[in-house]
Amino acid sequence: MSTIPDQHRIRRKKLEDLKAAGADPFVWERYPRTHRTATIVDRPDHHMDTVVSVGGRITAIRMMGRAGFLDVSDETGSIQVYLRKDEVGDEVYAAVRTFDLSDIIGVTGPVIRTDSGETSIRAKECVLLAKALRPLPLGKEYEGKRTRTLTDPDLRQRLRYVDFAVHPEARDYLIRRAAMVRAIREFLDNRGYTEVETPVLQAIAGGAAARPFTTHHHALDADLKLRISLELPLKRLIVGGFPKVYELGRVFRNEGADRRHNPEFTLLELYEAFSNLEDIMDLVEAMYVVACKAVTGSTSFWANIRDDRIEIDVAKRPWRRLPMLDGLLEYGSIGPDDLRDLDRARDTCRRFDIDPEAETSVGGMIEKLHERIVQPKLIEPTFITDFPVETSPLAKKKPGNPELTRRFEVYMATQELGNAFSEINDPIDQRARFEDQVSLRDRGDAEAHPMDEDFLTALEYGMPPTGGLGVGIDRLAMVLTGASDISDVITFPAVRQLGR
RNA sequence: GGGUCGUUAGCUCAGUUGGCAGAGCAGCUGACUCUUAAUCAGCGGGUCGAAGGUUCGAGUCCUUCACGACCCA
Repeated sequence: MSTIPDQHRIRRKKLEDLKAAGADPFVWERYPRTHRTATIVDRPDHHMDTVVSVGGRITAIRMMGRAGFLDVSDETGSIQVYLRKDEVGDEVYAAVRTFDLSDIIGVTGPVIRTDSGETSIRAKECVLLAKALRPLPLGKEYEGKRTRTLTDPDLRQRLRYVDFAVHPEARDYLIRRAAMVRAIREFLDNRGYTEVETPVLQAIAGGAAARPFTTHHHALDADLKLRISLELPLKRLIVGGFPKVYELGRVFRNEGADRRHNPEFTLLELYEAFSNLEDIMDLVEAMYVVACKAVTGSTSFWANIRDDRIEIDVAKRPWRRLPMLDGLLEYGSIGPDDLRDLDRARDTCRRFDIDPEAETSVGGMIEKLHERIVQPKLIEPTFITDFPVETSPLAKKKPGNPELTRRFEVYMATQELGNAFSEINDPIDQRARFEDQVSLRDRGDAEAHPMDEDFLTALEYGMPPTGGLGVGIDRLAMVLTGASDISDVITFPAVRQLGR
């Protein structure tokens, strides 16, 4: 045990002294703010001599014998406060001298310009609204930029509130994400879509290739899974007569976290009856323009591609449409002969440094080859079409070629940003696809789709031809904001628990 | 899963060949009525990620583990 009080203990002592002196900061319930700091600083002449009230954190202290300066930061920026002992009185001045960096204060007084020209508030009142017992790693402001703040990426995720508190730009990612989600909702609502909510806890987690989390329902004594997609409940609603539905919800996939993945993430899925794949393409092109405008204010965004920054305009329509096998030919010189059977496909995989043993079908290998060879080239918005049937158990087969499906994925800035099908509405075909998946599952593929009898029953009642789309909202927000890490656009990204 | 690197004060980081644990900022005390990376004088602050080993002696070398970053699968 340290015999010397650390910063935390000193601040706690200051708080105790304040409470003992009858000046407990935590009794404050409100401090009406008349202005935000940026409003004043951006138009100083307009506010000169106006009495204003602001509130925020102390981010710098420059106190002298009988006068001093504080920088107060709110959600818009910061402003300097000028404080004179002869104006606020001995008591207040002495109290302010005990204020620490990160304390939350309220200041009221006229706007002035100091001798050195800085717009400031000449404090008539300066009160402590909340004591910070721990100092924020504010670093130092130098030439308008903060230096030496919290930079450890692990700590930034574990102490996300500190990250937000000291990095306004970290807050900005979430603000722009919220604007994007709002724009997408508005876009779909205006098109006559109904937003719905479907169960998170499910007996069978389907609609995607992923391992689910399992949990237990005590009252029913039943093991349940957390959903991995929104697909099957939404298509049941199409059967039920909803013409256009969407859900924006959290899904859970039991896998690791890295720069592009978080085990729980927000998925948008939408389904439109009497529509096909091409209709969904049109919708995607229009929706992403709206999403981009919400994030960047224009129809283009800056993408970080390896070491380059490339401006991508999503309004240049129509986007490129490239069948998956054409892509392999164009970017990898892989022709039909290279994929004729399992053995040839395995050889081709090895040629591109892909382990073929991880895949059980030619179609699976085709997708892996696509991810390795073609995906890194897809910078401008592109629809990759004609996915292999083996990896697309919910998509209609392509007329005239039962090896391929009526499916596309959207790519831009080398990221996959959407997945769509003309949905299977033939219950016989759907049962056969599920059976193929179950046999893969029996051979050890933990991500293969499970049988869902209730869903098949629903299809047997008749589902209109339907186009459907799924979009990873976090990934889309990441690409449009130019974030380099998906955790930048996730409020509280998953972190490993410390200790045992 | 594999490889490389990292973990030292509240924060950002040094630490030589194995030989007294360091700096800047932050903090504490004092001075200072227009400062702004305030300044000046003084002071305190360490389970060097954890455990084990080698050694007269380990922040430094070895082993294992934890957590993370980057690259690869």
